[in-house]
Amino acid sequence: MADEDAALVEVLRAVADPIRLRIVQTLADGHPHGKCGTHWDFGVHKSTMTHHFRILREAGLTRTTVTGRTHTIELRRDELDARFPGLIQALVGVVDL
Amino acid sequence: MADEDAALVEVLRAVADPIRLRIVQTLADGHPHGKCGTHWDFGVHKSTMTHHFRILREAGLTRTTVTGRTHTIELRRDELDARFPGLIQALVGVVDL
DNA sequence: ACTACCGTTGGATGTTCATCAAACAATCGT
DNA sequence: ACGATTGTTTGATGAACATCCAACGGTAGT
Repeated sequence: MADEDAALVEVLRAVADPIRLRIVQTLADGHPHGKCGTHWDFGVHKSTMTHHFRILREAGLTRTTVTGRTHTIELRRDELDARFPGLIQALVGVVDL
Repeated sequence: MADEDAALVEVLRAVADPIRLRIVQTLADGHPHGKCGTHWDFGVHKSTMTHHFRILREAGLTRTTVTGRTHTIELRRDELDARFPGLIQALVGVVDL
């Protein structure tokens, strides 16, 4: 359980940033999204976005697939829900329809 | 909703630390706890604990009441559950009975 | 009143982090 | 093959952070 906590801390640290939180919230729709600059317009430099994507990937939050010159990012929803039940849901906010 | 997100980021940053996460998890039992050094034995200095308690309080996670020379800390469970439904529950871990 | 206890404050330090800038790498269209 | 597009890498920089230490301020006990 201490292991789980360490992993949880890493996930929380990854998500404890305005930009990265928004990325996760957007990715929570279940669909894969591109890393294209037009798509994620936060007024920060390209390399900064690369940095954020790296943090998210290394924390186990996302999976990146490369096709040609476009990289596609995707939330590992299943693994996350299994490991940290309710976390993503709580991060996305109340979507209750 | 952007305001909510900023507050959420602050809460997440507060909780994205091994020591502070453990504090919140312990406090999640609903009972108030003292700040006494014997109670929270993480091998760090007194003032470091003061620092962590301050972060938690300023993020709106805890409430501190002073009685005499002992300070008592308590999780603001109601406010947190109202504002960020499911978050604390997700942080504490799977309690599923 | 003096001492022990509980906790905070302020300063100092080393580390981590978010950001930018410039250079590089790979791929697509023509 | 050439230029444009998409991302990454590396280095630099300033801010934030976790930690310790010493000193301080109340409070309780005797």
